[in-house]
Amino acid sequence: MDQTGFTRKLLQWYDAEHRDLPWRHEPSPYRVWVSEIMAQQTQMDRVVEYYKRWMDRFPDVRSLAEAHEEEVLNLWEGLGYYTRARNLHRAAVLIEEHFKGEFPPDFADIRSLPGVGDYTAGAVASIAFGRNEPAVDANVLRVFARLLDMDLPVRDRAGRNMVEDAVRRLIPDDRPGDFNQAVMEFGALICRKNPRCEACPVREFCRACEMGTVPLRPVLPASKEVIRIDMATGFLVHQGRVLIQKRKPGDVWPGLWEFPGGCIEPGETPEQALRREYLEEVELAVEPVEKITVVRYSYTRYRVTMDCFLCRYDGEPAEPIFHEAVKGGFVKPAELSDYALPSGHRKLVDRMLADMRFAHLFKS
DNA sequence: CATACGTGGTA
DNA sequence: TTACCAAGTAT
Repeated sequence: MDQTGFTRKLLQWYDAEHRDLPWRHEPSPYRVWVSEIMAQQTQMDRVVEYYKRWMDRFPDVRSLAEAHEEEVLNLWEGLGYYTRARNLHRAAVLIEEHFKGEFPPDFADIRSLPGVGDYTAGAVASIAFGRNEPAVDANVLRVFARLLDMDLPVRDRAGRNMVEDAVRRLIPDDRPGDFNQAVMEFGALICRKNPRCEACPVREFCRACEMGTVPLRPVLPASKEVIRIDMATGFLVHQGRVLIQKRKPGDVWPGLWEFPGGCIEPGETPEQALRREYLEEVELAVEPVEKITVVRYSYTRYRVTMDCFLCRYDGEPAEPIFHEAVKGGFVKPAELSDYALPSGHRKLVDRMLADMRFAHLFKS
């Protein structure tokens, strides 16, 4: 491949066409780092609003290091992969302690931070510090699978190595960060899953285009099985407050809050499952009095259908005893925005807020 | 090397 | 409606 020709044309395209993203304005190491963590497995357009809110609240390493994890998770709510937020917080504390609050400029030190892998370390080192390091993400793999017409699975080790080698040969010493971003931007805007080859600025370098194999590239792994789950959850209201609990470390959504509930076992009705789950999780006898809504949501490889009920105590009110949570308690419905909820439970709250049947519950 | 980890957009 | 998957990392 004509190295200088390709690199020059790609950078030319990037200079003219790149998106105006907030972290590209004052690209301090902290800002680049946060944007890269937020961007992991997340589309850039979705990152922007979270990024702005984050920078308003945590403008630098120190403010993040001094924050409580609860607030960090609350700002992250809805972005998913919450370990990223926890690691960002941990890393900020670590930078304060071990690097005197100064973001480390060397690849190895960046790579050592929790939540930073090969991709992110390369991205931050090249974009924020001008280091000549590759940053190989899904865009780069897809782009080079087509440029090189790779017939091996590009996500496997051998495929990654081939792409990384190609990037190392092409990345220019004077603009490594822009080159890495250019390949990714190109992958996001032009060389997408459904590529816009008619608008491609580097078509002359594309072996797949030449061979007519673009639709076959990249070679992807077999898709994984999707698992369907039926669940029930209950909104237990007592004296104007609702019961929530905080999920345990090691569970899905560790540290996030939810309403008690769980999977509907074979042969159970949603109502039966809900009574059982309340007994098992918080030792409370409850009665579902009204179906609120059915929420559908998905996480990782699960597709969940969740029947949601308004509940009251079945008999005398009692104190919950939490078996499946680190803690919990009754809170005012209006204060639910202060807690980070998984998307399914947040959808439930949002629908209740919009439903006149339950308006009286949200008056404070 | 395989799997878990979230979510919403898109075709 | 379903399947795919996006600026990946940790275990």
